[in-house]
Amino acid sequence: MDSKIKYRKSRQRDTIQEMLMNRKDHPTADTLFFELKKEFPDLSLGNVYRNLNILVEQGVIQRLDLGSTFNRFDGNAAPHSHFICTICNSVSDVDLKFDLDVSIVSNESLAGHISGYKLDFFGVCEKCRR
Amino acid sequence: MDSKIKYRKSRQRDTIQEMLMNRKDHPTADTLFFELKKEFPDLSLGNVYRNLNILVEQGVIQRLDLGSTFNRFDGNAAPHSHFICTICNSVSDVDLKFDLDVSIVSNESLAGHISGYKLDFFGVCEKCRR
DNA sequence: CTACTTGCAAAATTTTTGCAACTGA
DNA sequence: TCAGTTGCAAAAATTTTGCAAGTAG
Repeated sequence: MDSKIKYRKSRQRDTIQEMLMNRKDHPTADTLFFELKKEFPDLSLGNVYRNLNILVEQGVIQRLDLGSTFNRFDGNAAPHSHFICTICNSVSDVDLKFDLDVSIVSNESLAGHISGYKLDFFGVCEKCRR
Repeated sequence: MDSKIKYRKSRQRDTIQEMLMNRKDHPTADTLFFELKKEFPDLSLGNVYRNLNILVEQGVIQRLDLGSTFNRFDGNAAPHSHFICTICNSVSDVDLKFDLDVSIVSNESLAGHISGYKLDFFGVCEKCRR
């Protein structure tokens, strides 16, 4: 976590990254832990967190904070929006037709200094609608 | 928290609500706790949480989840955007000139079923810019 | 070799809960 | 009186950390 650390390659961390990139749900640390446990029987949850934090720091994945009491992780580090189902809490990616125009903000003192935004959508997913 | 409970009036809860409505920073439970402690010397943090949850349930305040490890609370229950300073982590309200047009979402299967969105902005606040 | 990585267990942080005493309507 | 409220302490849930042994380069 110390930014001057030169990270080594680790099969565990590589697998976490790969797993995250290959699944499009946005799993929690715990979900990943149980999935990884199959391949690394004596894996510990603490190291899943440690590796996730390193991957976030390296900018290859991102941590999602979507209003739950726990974090989810996304193999796609590029900023993008999500759709959260208010019934089953599943999270899916959302593509925007256009980039948001930040000029919709009317606070003059802030408007010029906005460096980013986070836009997420809520509703009932297709599965829960049936 | 049981939705069939008929809440009584409580000076503690009223004060929390009032305090929240009168300040425009968006305090954490802990911050409120220390502030309230002046007026209620043997207040417990647990009850601050209990009362905040009741107020959220009643829809008079809202819980903010802005990416930190803790929640903040907002005396304004109406959905609105926030600006989070990436230096000092302060949170301020943001007014939008227009309501966001949800048709910017291109996922056809979701587009018609979006019931809400959450839009927050990031940058460096005026104080930290100096 | 030297630093990074891992497993394990303990700890830290934030929030919730059980219980008995108290209080408002 | 009765159901909601409070203080206190313990517990729950999620995430972080210390340490000693292991390992990549």
